[in-house]
Amino acid sequence: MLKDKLPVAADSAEAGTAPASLHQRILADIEQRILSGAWPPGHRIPSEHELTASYGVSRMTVNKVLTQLARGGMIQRRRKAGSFVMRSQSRSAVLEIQDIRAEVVALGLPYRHEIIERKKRRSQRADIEALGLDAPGPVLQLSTLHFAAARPFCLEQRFINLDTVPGAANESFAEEAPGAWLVHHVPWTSAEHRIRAAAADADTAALLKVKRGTACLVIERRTWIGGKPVTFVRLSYPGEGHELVARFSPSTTTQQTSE
Amino acid sequence: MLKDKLPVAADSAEAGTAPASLHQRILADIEQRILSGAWPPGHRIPSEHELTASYGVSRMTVNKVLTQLARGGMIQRRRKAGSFVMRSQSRSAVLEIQDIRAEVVALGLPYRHEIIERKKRRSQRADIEALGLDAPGPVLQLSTLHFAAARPFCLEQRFINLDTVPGAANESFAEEAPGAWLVHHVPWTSAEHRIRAAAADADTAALLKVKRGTACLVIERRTWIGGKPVTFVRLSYPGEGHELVARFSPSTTTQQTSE
DNA sequence: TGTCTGATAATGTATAGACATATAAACGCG
DNA sequence: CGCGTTTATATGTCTATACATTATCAGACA
Repeated sequence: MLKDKLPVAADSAEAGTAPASLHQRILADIEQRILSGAWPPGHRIPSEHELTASYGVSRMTVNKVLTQLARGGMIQRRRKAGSFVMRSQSRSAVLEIQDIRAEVVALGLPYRHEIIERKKRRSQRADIEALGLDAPGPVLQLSTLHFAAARPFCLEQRFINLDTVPGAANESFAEEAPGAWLVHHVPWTSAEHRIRAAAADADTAALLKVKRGTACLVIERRTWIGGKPVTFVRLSYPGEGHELVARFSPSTTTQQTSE
Repeated sequence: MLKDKLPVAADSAEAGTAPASLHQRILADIEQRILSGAWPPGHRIPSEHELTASYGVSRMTVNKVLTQLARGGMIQRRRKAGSFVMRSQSRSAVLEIQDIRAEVVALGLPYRHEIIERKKRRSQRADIEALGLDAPGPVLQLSTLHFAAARPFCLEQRFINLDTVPGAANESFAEEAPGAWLVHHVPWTSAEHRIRAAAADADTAALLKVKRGTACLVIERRTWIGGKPVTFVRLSYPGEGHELVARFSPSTTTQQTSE
């Protein structure tokens, strides 16, 4: 039974934070109970009716809060049965996929890129597999080397599906690297990333100016727009110089902090 | 101006999909306009009033949709000014952090783990840095080797902050590996992951039964509960055998598909 | 004992109306 | 023409109400 009213953000840790709206305070309150373990996984949360009464607000307001918690994967709702704290905290992290230029600039280094190879041709078997195509078609094959100051920073090997992105055929990508160009011109709808460690093969090692066999962080990304493949790219970062950073905070709180 | 009513999911690609609620259909409709480029980045979305009129629904319904889109980072809302399509599509991906046992079992291999080292002591300078502690205190240092069938699958090197998790001191971790145990006993509130490639050093190589210098995927994770450090762990996966997979789909759509 | 069948309690969705608040734009004034 | 002031507008939040949907539970019945 909840008898207590909300602390009204009075002595709520940091003073001076925005008074926040009703549902935000209620959400924070419930979230706190769950995260503190007061309401352990599997625990049944009071019904909307009860919460309505104990917080002294309308059901719509309570509903909004519970809906958000459910969307964030913190609780599970079942009709008639009630709302329950999820057993496994959603153990997912948000990975920000940065623009390579932005990464380099963020390091305070001058950026430049160089197109090493550029071929337009019909897709072969290997491309079809990489792109996830079902039928052969024209593809643009690009190899780009990204530099941070004088040192190679990343090798980008890319296929672009020209059926989906015909505009790419006439681009030189001298001004804007292929990745950035695509982001600005093609709004992809879904993507898949594969991240692994690999030893540099002879070609890669030569381009990245490292010894053959050096450990590289390899990121492969496929993107689609409405089910149609857009591009496949393999980014190879040499040595231990590069790190991907992913953060996690409780569902709801995170997403509000956009930017 | 929007004059057209919604397609009511009639000839909406796959027939037979759930009729879906009003706001879901409206959300899909607006999302489609944005992703298709009909409403390019920076474009001003009709006001709630206008949408209310053109869709023939109440403002609350429209508001719900726009609020969701804003939370997903697809649009930005400014009072008086209106709602605008975000310039940079949120380029983040969701990374599922799996339990190691689950990973191995998913491969269809028998799983087993082995505690190699277990030390309880006061934190030294290195630990303090790793854990992000500000003051010295008792820590539990653990090295665990995870096996898939007979082969080493992953080396886990972990510090647990005993100030935050005193219960860990009396655990043998024979039944449950430290990672799984922590997930079940300590609900962490935030986490940070660092992912990189590294060459195996002598110790790591020996334990993982690979040659020294082999490329390994290294994942370092720090977790906190309410600002207090819980644990620091470094997971080293040998060779090219392991891949992290991350997926992205337009914010809103993804999260609804919660099983 | 097992199964079918309602009643019922919970969530899910939607509406209309109200007030609050920030702010862009229009206005007035020196 | 520049600058403060007002005003109108769009979003933000909340309420009270209504009806739909559904899964659980209890009781009837075989």
